[in-house]
Amino acid sequence: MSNDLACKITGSELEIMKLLWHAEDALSVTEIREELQKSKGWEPATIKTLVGRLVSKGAVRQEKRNVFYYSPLITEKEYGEWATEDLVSRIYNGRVKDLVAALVNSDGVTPEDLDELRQMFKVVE
Amino acid sequence: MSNDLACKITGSELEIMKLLWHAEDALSVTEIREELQKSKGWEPATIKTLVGRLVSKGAVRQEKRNVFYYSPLITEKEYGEWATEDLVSRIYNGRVKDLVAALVNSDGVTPEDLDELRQMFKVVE
DNA sequence: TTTTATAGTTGACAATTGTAGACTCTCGTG
DNA sequence: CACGAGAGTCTACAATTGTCAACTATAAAA
Repeated sequence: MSNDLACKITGSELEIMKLLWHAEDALSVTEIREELQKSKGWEPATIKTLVGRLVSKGAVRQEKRNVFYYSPLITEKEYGEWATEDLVSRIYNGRVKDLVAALVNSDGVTPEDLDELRQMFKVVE
Repeated sequence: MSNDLACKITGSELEIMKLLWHAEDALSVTEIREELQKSKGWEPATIKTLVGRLVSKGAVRQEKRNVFYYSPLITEKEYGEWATEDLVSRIYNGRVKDLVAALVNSDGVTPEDLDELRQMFKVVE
């Protein structure tokens, strides 16, 4: 509803993006494959399809060196913000406060998490 | 990755759920239709399909009165928490703090939102 | 009671997503 | 230079999702 620059990235594609986001430099398919074949049990073909789709939708740049190398065109931060705003608008009707409230009450949130959050907001006097 | 009780609700289905969540009582298809036909431009058939799918997946109860009436089996709160935890785990690798940090930096968040958040956390001394 | 509206059900169809095989091209190695 | 591994491209196919039409059953109205 809000954004279109940060195109939609699907669950499987996100795994590729995470890899690229955390890489120092662009990665070749070989490097991506080595990582995800083990951790996800994906066939090389699957990985190639996903990388291709990400290139098509403009989320990843394909750069010819010898073999192609891939690097993200949208940053993790951008995507995170987009996904978060999307959640806020879809589920919480745009009320940021409601999201945080849900977070605070959530089972998945530890007391340590809460402490960190208090820290974050304490600074501001 | 985390939950299976709060089954997945798709974008279109969510519109139905929101209606049910905010209704005083169970709603008939007529009532749902009257609302969404205008606001979403959906054909009655579409609405009936979506309601049916929600019943199938156990998100909504079908209760026979004269015609069937529908009410949510999972609460807005439950679903919101599930969706939020899902976001935290998928995008922020489980780090709640990172989600809130993204929120604070996000363009979509107004200074008023931030004030509210500070309020929320100020209480706790 | 006959009619009419529409709820409930079934089936449909296109787009997206998850997953992967097959074929071709090319770089590095023997 | 010939060959093999694997990159890049194309095609595929089932499941899910967004939309909806058509058929059947039934309640309310005439």
